[in-house]
Amino acid sequence: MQFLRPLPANFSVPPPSAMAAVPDAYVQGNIRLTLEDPELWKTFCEIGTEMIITKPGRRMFPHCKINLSGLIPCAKYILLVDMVPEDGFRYKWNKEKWEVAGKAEPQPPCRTYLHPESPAPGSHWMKQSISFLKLKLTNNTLDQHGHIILHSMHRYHPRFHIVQADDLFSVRWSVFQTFTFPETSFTAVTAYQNTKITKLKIDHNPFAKGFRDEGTTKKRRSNKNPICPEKRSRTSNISNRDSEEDSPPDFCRSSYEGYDGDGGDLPKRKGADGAKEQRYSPWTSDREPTVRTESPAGTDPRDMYNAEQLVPAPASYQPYRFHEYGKSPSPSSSVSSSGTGRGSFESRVPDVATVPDHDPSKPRAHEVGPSPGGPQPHPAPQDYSGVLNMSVAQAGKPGVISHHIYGPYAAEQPLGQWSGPGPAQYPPPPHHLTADYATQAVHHGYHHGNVAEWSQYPLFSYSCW
DNA sequence: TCGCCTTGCACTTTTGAAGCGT
DNA sequence: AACGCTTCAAAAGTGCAAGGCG
Repeated sequence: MQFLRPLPANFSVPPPSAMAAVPDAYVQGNIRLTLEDPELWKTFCEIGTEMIITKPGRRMFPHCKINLSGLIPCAKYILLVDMVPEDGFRYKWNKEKWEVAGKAEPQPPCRTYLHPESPAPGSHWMKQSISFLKLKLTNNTLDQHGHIILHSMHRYHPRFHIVQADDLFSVRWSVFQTFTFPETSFTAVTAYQNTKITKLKIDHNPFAKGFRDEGTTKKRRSNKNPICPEKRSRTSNISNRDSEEDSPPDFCRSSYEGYDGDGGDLPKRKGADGAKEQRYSPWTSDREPTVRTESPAGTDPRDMYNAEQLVPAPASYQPYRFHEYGKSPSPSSSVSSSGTGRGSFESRVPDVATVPDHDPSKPRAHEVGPSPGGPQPHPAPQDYSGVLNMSVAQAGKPGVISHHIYGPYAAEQPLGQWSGPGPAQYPPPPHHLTADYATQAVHHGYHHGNVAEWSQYPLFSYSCW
């Protein structure tokens, strides 16, 4: 994996060596995370990955499987995955392509999937690939099983968090790094829209073998319950869609047409990243035009470095969180001058299981936002009830800088947007993340409430095991 | 009417208990 | 009794199709 989400041009990802050089025992700048089966992911991505979400929960396919290296063998780590909205829009499948169908709905309760083997020594994580096979997605906002809740017809991408911590409770004080892979972005749906995706799923998912052409299922089905012409209308539509899709190799590109009216921003960006566009789906290519970078190691393009992850919420995001937290006791009422908002949400760390999504509209504003120049439309306030902001920043180290950018909730946001005025619904915080953010990070532990304080909140209450 | 969602179906793979032999 | 292998049934995971709902 090579991609670091929205990495501002003025920020460069320090090479592993540089990170490792940071004189801090907690720094783990050498961690490398690689996505397994990237080709399969890319195949899906190029078409426009769709993931079914159901009330009882549906697994992902392809499922997230990664390889880790660079961990301290004897140190324990916790692996987490959450889903981040790609943008602040809702989509619809229209005439063989995805189009913006309005603003995104308020985010459902954010949840994080904790890898069942967590915590485990670095040696354990590195000796074999790590699968998140059992991670399930649901559209049931009242889900009681800990599945990750998503909205249908919205786009998301998984984020992998690696936290060095001996146990779940120490996560809060740990450094954690976040990784994302552009090719893993997907559109959550309750039924497949793009038949190409359906075919791919059937061809690659063993559980769907029964639907493969060479199988007998179809015949059986047709014999058992022949579909009358009228009833086949839907099927026909699907088929038509498929046939139509086949023609444009630049499917992804065409799928952006929906944006033209809103903010023809995409085309511009595309122009700037033509090469990427060709390789990735519209979603991916447009979303991460410039951030996609080769692994510093330069050996495997799939490798992504991640940056020392400090997990601060984006400046614009903090106020919102702050507001949310204000409703409940906040252990960390004392806040540093530069970390008012941050301190507030850090107090919620105990909700580590529930991870707030980054502010959808901010990060990608320049990418697909209808109003590139001004505040991006925002979905209604979201339930960012939890955060993974338990990392400790490394003052003065390269990672600290990227830290702004890679914060779990700022991941998608270009630095430039951070300093801009926040969306109306998310007024700018008293203090935007600034150069002294590192200081905030350093104060991270300082602001944490004690365990007793935050333990009032369920730890990983929503995680899947 | 349309788009999206839910549900039941038939199918497959996975999982774990039971049975058997060594 | 312990261990390993095989078998089988239940559970879980798929996409399809029909119908419901707003």
